[in-house]
Amino acid sequence: MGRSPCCDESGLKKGPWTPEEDQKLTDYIHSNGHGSWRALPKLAGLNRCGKSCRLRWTNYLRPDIKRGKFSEEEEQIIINLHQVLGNKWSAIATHLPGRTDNEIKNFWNTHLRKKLLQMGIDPVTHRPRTDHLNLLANLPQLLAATNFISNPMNNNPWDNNPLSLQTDATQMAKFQLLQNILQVLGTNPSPPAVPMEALNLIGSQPFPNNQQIYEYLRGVNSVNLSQNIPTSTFPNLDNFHLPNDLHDHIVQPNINGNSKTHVENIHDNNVGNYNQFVSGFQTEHSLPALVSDLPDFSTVKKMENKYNPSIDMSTNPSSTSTTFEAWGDLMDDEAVGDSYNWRDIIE
DNA sequence: AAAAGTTACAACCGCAGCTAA
DNA sequence: CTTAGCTGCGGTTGTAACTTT
Repeated sequence: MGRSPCCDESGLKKGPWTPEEDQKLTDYIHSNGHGSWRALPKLAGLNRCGKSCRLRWTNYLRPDIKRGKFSEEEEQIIINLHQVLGNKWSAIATHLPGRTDNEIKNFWNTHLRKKLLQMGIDPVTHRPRTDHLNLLANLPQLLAATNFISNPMNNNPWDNNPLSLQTDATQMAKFQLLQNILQVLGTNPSPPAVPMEALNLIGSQPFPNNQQIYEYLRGVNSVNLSQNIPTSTFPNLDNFHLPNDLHDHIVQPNINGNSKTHVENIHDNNVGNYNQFVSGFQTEHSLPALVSDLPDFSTVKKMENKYNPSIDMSTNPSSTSTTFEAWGDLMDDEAVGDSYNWRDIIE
């Protein structure tokens, strides 16, 4: 309580600071320290309120302020910290020596926020955006987003850091997208019209590569993937190569629910592309129902919540009712692909 | 060249929390 | 306990600089 009246006082100058004012303020603080900000203007010979002086000093004149463009590392740190801390600009600023909260806030609002939007990432939730109805029209953005986040250059620099959860979650999202499309194709008597381009695009993307996905694969066990996936629907499956590490590390669930065993020599079994992978997988394994949220996001959420209790676990932004609803809301029209317009292709 | 639109960022506003009288 | 003073913080605004038409 007790809001400062200083800025309401009349007769005090407002607006941009002149070099002379800057010099007065700097000289005074160098000689005396700032002491009481309220008393400072009079002592320093400035016709400003103390608040204005404090802001000018902390955001601009302070000698330890780093000026100039933010580095890529700084960008990534801000993104990672924002995911955990939200708009706690001062808290974020403590991790970026020489940067002020105001500077970081401005940088976020003018650069990073837009950048994430264009990548198909919600800058508030740091998840793939879910505010759009056209799933397939947004595949490029989703995949761009997941690849962006999966890129080691864009990962946070801290191992074992909660901030890396974003990467896992998004890779899960990517996998789930693919899986749900396959499921729709496989379980519907009349598969929906999925544009060839969409499947080509999926097939051209690197398969997600993450331990959490492997864990997910171990855990799925509800609806059997239909045996009659029309493989002719996948014109570009040859491009859908599994990465070597997936071959090497994937763990298949034991159909009896007992101990799990590593699949040895998947390469030798010719499960080298997604077509073969699915063929082998569908005989013994199952997929979750067409739904709703991304199963392992809840795990991620819990882990996030561990570090940020303010996150409301009761609301799940992903909980829409169908695959295409859930995944269809990925982006709005602000997000435009870098090199082509996917809508045009689809249409 | 000029007008219109956009971007970037410094600065302001007002609320919240802490402290001291 | 209440209240005023002060500071910190996040949201918002104003405007200079830049770009596009």
